[in-house]
Amino acid sequence: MKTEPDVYGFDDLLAAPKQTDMWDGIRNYQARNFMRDQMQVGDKVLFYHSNTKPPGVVGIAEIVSEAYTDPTQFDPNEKYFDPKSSPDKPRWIVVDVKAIKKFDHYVSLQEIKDEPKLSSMRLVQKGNRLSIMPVEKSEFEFIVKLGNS
DNA sequence: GCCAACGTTGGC
DNA sequence: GCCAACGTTGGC
Repeated sequence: MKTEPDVYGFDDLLAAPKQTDMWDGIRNYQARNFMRDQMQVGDKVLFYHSNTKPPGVVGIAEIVSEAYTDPTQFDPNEKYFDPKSSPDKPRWIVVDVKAIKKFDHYVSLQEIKDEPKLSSMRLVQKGNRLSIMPVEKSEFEFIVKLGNS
């Protein structure tokens, strides 16, 4: 899961009550579908910082809720307000995410790109802009290993 | 349904 | 700040 640390970073999640927060603001259908269809409670997540120098994986989080309606889509004062969504037919969902561990070693995007074993990750493929995407178990474990080294 | 124009993401 | 690579919008 990608986030801009200036907006909401791993430290913000660590500082949240129970190190848990709502992952709101997803406004891309593909990303939403991954969240809705692929995520399960207990799944581990690579927490990625984008639009920062350097971008990279900062730690691990965990999915702690089923998908539910994103409340920010109905609030006109919200940045994520969607006038085309309605409470009886909501478009957007959230999951709750809990911070598990900040890596000892920040795994930069460059390190990921430099590692042949990680070359098939969606993250490093051309044109990818999704803020939520699936990760293979082997890729996940490899990055965790880098992060703990 | 097509597609041009426009908006967004995000690395560099 | 630039720009590639999308995704979305809306006229037709």
